[in-house]
Amino acid sequence: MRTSQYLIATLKETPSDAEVVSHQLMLRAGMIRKLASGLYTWLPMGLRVLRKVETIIREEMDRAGAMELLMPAVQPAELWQESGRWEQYGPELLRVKDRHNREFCIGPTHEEVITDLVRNELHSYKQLPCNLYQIQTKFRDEIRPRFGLMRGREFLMKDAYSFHIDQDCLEDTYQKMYQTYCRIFDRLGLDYRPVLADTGSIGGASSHEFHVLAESGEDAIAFSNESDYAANVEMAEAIAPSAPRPAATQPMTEVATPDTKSIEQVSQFLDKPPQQLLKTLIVLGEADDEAEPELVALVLRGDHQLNEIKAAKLPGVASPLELATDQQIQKTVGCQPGYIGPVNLKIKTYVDHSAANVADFICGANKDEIHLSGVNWDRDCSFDAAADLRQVEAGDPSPDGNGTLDIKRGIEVGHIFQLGNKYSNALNATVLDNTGRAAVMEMGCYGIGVSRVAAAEVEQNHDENGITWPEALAPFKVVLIPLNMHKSEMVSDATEKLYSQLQDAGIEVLMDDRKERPGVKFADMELIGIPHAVVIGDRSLKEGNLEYRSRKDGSSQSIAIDEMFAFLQGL
RNA sequence: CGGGGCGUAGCGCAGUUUGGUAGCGCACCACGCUGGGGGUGUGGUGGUCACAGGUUCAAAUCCUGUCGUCCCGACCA
Repeated sequence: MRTSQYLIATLKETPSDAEVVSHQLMLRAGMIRKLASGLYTWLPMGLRVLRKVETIIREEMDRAGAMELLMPAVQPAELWQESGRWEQYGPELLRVKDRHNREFCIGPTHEEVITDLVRNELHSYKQLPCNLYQIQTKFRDEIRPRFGLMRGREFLMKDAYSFHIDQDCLEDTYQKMYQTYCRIFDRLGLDYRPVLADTGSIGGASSHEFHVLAESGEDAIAFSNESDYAANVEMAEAIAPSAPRPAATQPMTEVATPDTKSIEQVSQFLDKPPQQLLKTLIVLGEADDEAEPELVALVLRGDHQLNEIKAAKLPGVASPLELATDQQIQKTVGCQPGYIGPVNLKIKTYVDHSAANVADFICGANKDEIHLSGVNWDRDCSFDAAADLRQVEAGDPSPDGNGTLDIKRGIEVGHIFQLGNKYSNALNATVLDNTGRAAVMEMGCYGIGVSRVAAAEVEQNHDENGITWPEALAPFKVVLIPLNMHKSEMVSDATEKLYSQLQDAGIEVLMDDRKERPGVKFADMELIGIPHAVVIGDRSLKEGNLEYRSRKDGSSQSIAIDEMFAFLQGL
């Protein structure tokens, strides 16, 4: 490709609405352009990268025995009504009507479509397991698209669905997909971790997320420093303290605490560490149809944070978790939030393991402007159950018993689930088993955010001059940078010769034949991130050399004209 | 949806407080010089100042409403 005939859409300045590096650099390198919030055009230079990500994924999925197919992006409402998600999914599902006033949605995922296909096409357990995938554009009307490609509304996704006669078979494929994902992310050159994940709204038994480690990640991941344990903090279990609770040493007394509601304020006002305080949060219980929902109290140590996912799973607690309003609290507890405590609290009370282990604690008195100090469990108050309610923190013991936890940020680029029979049941997807009876198939599903991978890749591979693509993803492998080409015949001859040699050898080469000054060419090609550059100028040519430059480490070396082609081929 | 910011040329911004008929840098076009790190000179092109309504002799500027967009929290590959 010659740059004079290619769209080099580089930007000198960073557009003001781009926050994260990947967004800024992909915009500046002329790889993407925004059309509307969460919608991006892939320019030619960017598309080359996206296609390479696709190719790696496709090769590994095929190698694992999965079969590629392509399903429609637009899906009929009936299927979603059949699975029950037409109601469940909410505003994230973009719904449209056709000219006959029939309802459709733009697919955010394809469980319904694939299950419908498979129930019609597969009839016998002998046809299982069956693993089908596609690489396709999805649409999710995100509440808040952000960070460029990282959370777009329209995005490219590889989604695979596997079908099985039983759980054992599902587990085999799940393991295989786990390994396939590791191969894919290895080949993509990413620093990633598979982590235990919450199965979320999709439902099902087991689940792993694949996270690319990056400061800009939207998720927090907990790692053991000694074993390979890793889990999304939403999931990571906080181990109950093993030491017995210390004995009570203080009498319970009321303390006036005017206008001190937060843990921080109380801690300062009474000069006690937050670990000595307990905070009580009031949330809604499971609603019985029309009836006013009961309230439930959650008690945590002052220095701990509530984990909403864990709390929502407790019996009797509304899911998703919802905090009670000030009015509800006033009515049931009799005070403002900030002065609530477990003493004489008449509602169901869950206490975090750590909070249950504190003696002589301070908590709200359920009266405005008053706290209690020297409070002790059993003697002064009680709770219904101790549970794991809190977010794990760096330094906590690892749930697998090995080492302590460290917390880092990650970008979720892949997710594998054991779905079980949620969809196959709803859509009645059965095959005959070896006894001739209809059996509902077990399902697995496996996603990779293809466009998000491209962005994550930039997050991990950049420097002050631009993107530093790994070889496997770079839009071109080599760029030729002739200097003063339009005046020096020597330069243009050498450039054209090397260019056609490389092209004939099938090496992806870009030749920067623009009539630009050297600085402009160097800057643009570094921004775009082509791994290998050959600088061709009179100066080195006269000595019989060309200059090779590596994008990654910035090093350069002189190589004899005749040897350059072989050198590049050998890279 | 709640909280905050921003909409002026392709990009980055000034001008808005105190109304007077739109400007700077980069980019772009033409020509010249220059030619190994975003060079330079001369001359140009490009704006419904987000939109609608109002106040006024006069509105980018004041008032009202609407829309878009970005950031912080509830969704997920």
